[in-house]
Amino acid sequence: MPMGEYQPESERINESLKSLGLTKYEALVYMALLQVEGATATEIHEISGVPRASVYSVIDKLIHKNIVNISNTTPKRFSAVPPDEAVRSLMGTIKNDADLALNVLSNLYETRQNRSEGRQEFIWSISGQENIKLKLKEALISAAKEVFLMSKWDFIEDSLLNTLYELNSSVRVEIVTDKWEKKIPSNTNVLLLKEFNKCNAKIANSASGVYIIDKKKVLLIMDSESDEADTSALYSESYGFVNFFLTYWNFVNRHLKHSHETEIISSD
Amino acid sequence: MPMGEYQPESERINESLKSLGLTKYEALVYMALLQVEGATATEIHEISGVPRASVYSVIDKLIHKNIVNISNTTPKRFSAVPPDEAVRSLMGTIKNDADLALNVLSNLYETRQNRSEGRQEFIWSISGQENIKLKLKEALISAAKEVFLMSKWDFIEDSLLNTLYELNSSVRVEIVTDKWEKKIPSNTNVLLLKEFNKCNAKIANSASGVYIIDKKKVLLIMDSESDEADTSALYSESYGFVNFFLTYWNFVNRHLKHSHETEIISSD
DNA sequence: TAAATGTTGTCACAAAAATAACAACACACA
DNA sequence: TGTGTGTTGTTATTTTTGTGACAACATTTA
Repeated sequence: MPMGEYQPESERINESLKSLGLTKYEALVYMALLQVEGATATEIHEISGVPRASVYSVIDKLIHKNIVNISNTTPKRFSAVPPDEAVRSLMGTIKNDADLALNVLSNLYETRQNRSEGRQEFIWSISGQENIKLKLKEALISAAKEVFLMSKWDFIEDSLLNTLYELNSSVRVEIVTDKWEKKIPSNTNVLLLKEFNKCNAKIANSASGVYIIDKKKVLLIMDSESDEADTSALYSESYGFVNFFLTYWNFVNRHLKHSHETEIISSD
Repeated sequence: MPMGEYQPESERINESLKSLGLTKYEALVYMALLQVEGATATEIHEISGVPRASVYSVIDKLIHKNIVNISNTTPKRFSAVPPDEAVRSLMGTIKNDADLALNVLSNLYETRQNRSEGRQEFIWSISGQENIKLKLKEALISAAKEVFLMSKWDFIEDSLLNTLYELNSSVRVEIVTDKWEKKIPSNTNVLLLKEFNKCNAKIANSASGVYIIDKKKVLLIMDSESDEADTSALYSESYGFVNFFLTYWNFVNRHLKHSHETEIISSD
């Protein structure tokens, strides 16, 4: 096959099936069988490009995975179970493994050595939107006294608001953002800074922001310059790190409160 | 490593994590990190047995999979995302791939070449409990006139009864089984054969049975002698196959109806 | 019928890719 | 200076992919 043979589609589907536990050949054979019902080994070979001699062993594996059936004729003929059933079946065994793994892993996790003393001196890089949101939620819920946060409204509304409503009402919350369109949670001050957008206007759906919990924990979320999906965050309880952001917060706050561009609203 | 090193547990968990997309090393390192929070590369190496030099590249992969975070200290320290989140995250990406795959596969399946003419001459081996039950249900639902079935009550109650209740009432159903404890579906005759158990008493929870649909399709379910889980079935629309079982059915039926051991009940 | 031809299922093993393991080295830090 | 870290590159080992040979049959042809 000369030329570029540009088959991003084919590549993608192969990748997908790989993560369902199929090898390249298994994927190709299964796809061939979907196209031609009751194909022989030779036909499968012709359609899929998998070497004829390899078809048999590959089929064996697929039969064990319960996504291919076999006839008793000569030549043997093979048929694929419908894709929805196949995917469901494969996902099922994966789910099983996941549950099994989760059991064992949870045990390990519970009996782990706690070095939380030292932990607080480190600055942790967290990657992955989901991870970051989870860490953020965890940190917010742990708040005892006060939370300072600075972030765009879109992100607050999307990922934060529910958590904020659920905070213990004894926790004072100070928020700096660009707009506010919902009910303001109890014990909360909101500083509306309309030019917020100008500061990081580049990215439409920015998740970036700073979160300071009880003057002890800081989570700093940063957009990646290139890839929107690849957000990263820093989390720390270290004195220096927290202190820097506290100072930063105070500075910004003082300026904003005296600016004409700023509007202050609160839950009272 | 001499000696047996008998670690079935460790093997199992490794297999499980493998189907979640982790390699052996990735699994080992992640498990080590669960045990010791904020471990260094060397500590990970000591706990997991993974060569120290490999730890770094393995960690990189785990970070990309969003199940490990990293500190900015020297030496670098690493921490694991809690197992429930990690498994959820891994399952999530797999689910994504599954959906993507299902899309493409469904397309292939819909545009497949239909060779249903020839298909009916084959006898298909179907493996996997789920597959078999699905095929059975499909066949039953397709019934237009009559269904003959012979199977143990446990299996009927467990996997068949709902389908039977939902059959079109114009379909006549004849059942041979060992007992009947629920309402009898409409247009149905049940032949109770109390010594049914003696015939295949070996297996407690037997799924084996014969199903004849419209005198055209036969599904024969067989228990595997050794492994209960590894049931297999034959399905065919071929004349010879169907005929054999029709004859068999008639023979058995005639005998049973005149036997003192048999009790006949019906929905009328 | 017998020889020639073609197809199927199986096996053994070669080639390539992915993982795993090791060795070497530059660098930091005490 | 010496110990331990982080990085790189090279070498096994394992898994997957690919090839060729072959016996068992079936089909054609003479």
